[in-house]
Amino acid sequence: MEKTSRDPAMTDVARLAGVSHQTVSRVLNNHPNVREQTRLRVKAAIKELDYRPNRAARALVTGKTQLIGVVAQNSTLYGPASLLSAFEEAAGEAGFAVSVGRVKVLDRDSIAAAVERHRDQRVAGIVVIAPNSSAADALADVPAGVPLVTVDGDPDRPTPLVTVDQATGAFDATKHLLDAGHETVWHVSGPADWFDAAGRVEGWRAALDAASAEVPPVVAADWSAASGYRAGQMLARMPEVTAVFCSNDHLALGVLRAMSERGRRVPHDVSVVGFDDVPEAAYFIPPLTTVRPDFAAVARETLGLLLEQVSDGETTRPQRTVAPKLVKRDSVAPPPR
Amino acid sequence: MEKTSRDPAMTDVARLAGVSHQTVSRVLNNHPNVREQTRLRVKAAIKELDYRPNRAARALVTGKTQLIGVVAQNSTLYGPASLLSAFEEAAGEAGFAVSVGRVKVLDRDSIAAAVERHRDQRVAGIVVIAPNSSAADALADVPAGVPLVTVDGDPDRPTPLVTVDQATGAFDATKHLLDAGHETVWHVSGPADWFDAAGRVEGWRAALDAASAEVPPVVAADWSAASGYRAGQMLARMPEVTAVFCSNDHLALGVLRAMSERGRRVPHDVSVVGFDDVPEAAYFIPPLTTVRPDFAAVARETLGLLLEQVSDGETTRPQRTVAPKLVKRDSVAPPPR
DNA sequence: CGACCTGGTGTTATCGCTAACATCACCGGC
DNA sequence: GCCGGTGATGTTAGCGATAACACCAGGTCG
Repeated sequence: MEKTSRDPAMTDVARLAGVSHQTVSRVLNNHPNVREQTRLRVKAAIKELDYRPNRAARALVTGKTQLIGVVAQNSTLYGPASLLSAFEEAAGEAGFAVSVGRVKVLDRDSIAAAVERHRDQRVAGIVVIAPNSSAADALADVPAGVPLVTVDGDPDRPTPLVTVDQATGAFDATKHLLDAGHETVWHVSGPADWFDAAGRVEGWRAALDAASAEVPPVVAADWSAASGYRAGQMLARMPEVTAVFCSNDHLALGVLRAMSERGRRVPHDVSVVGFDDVPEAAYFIPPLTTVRPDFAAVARETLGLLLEQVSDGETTRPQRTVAPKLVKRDSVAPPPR
Repeated sequence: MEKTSRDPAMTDVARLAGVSHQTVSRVLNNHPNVREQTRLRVKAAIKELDYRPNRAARALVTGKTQLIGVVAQNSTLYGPASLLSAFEEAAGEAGFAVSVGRVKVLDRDSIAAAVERHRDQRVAGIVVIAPNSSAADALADVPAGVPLVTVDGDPDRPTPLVTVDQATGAFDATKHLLDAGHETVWHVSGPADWFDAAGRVEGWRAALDAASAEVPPVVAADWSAASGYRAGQMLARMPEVTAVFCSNDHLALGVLRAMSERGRRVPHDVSVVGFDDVPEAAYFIPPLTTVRPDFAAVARETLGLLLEQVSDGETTRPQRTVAPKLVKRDSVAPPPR
């Protein structure tokens, strides 16, 4: 009778292949000094036993894991969710597991706690999706020595960082509205402490300046359709408003509804542009012209930057940006005359 | 000179506290037979050194990890994304790390591969978000012995399963429309091979049957606003359609746009109900009446079921459902007369 | 009052791997 | 023809925890 068979270990493979366990280890780690014939015999034994190396044992002796920790907010905002999903996929393809530490709010304590949990697990590196300034502040507490990359974080901080090029996207969106003939473009902004929002404000303003257009006051909102609606109610009442650039698609949705309620037709009376290109943006009323960030590219850059740090300890070019793309649909037209 | 100081280990704590490493281990694991005074001394030493136990070492000797693997599709559909986020939070609170294995498509091979990757990591248990039948089939390949819970999976399979009670939610939504005075209710359904969609069809039909209302043909769509729009274009042309229950909010959004384009006003001419309660549903035109699932509850039940299996090997009540709730807004009114 | 339990602690073995060193056969060069 | 290098492999020693058992003091009980 067998005992309740435990998983095969390296020694089992070694016995079956007639070699020492060390040779098995060498085959597994692709060391050069193994005879081809031996290598094949070991591989056959591995297959026969369905052997899988014990990561805990390996981690114990090497002091390294194949785990990447991600700290993200517990939200279903489209941008962060897409980014996370793309990152998990990229990391998986590179042979890393991803452990996600969700955080309810992006304040200093929560982030610090999440980072600590990851350090407990001895992750190889940490990615923080830190889109606002409180999150960025929390990173000051992270001890050096842990490879760390920030996504959507503070561009003015020297830590390794990957972001979408918000300013360029916003510039293009605003310029597109100006090119259609609008005198100026109003802006409904995301929360002021989010870097994404700040970058978009900056790009919007740059486009207006470049065209010597008047710069109207920023209409502040959070990211929600609700706040977009409130902003829209105000803008709809002002006849001089003919073009609105919204910091994300959900805000744009709220603006569209407010315009519709007041009888101002989009795009005939008012043009609207969003940001993010959520999947349903093409089915808003009317289909929304918006700016699409390339989340997969952000994920790839992030992983690359992190692995560079893991292996080299240093990194060559610590900040990278990814250009977004304007997607033209039906919510932009020339102003009424 | 110190060497590049490695992390403190249990023996370092033991030395500082003047006990053996085994006593430190006992304190860490809350064994009863430790004198209070000793316990305090050890805790002080732990704190002083900022000691953190090495999970790899523990995993090696116990054969267990504190990791839960999740297999999920690489999509940003609101339901699955919310669920995943809620689960990560619940697991984190229970002291488990969550490793997410994203899969591009929910076919047999991809799911099997993701499950294998998790088994390589020696996860304590696996959660599969398996909302359609191809995913459910793939689970047949998973070797027994790995604690496994399915979410949104096949209700007819005897594996441990947690789902939202789709049928009840759909029943309530449909009944709400009938109670408003509509003769019957049309249904725009999600993909037929998704259990969520199937359950909603079932509940819709049950409500019609209970009211002896005529059962119109199901309008099949996928989950996208695009397909809802196409379905809506058809329905908008049929004057006898006065009430539509959509299998999710994005479908409803598409239907709203199609109705609007044809000049059929919601809710005056046509009433519409969705499912999911996405955050922006309250800002559709008009604000959408919909059904809200409790994702946090699903996450808690899932974790509970999984941990039950991990500790007992068996589980008492292998299937659990969570009741959703109807959220009334402005997209439902009595039919025009 | 000695046998026996029991609570508190230490000692030793072990988990499955990799690093470092040891070994051995074989090679070429002076 | 011996010496040192080199390629292929084996042996040994940990990594940092838990498990199992040993041990010892003190109290209980017949």
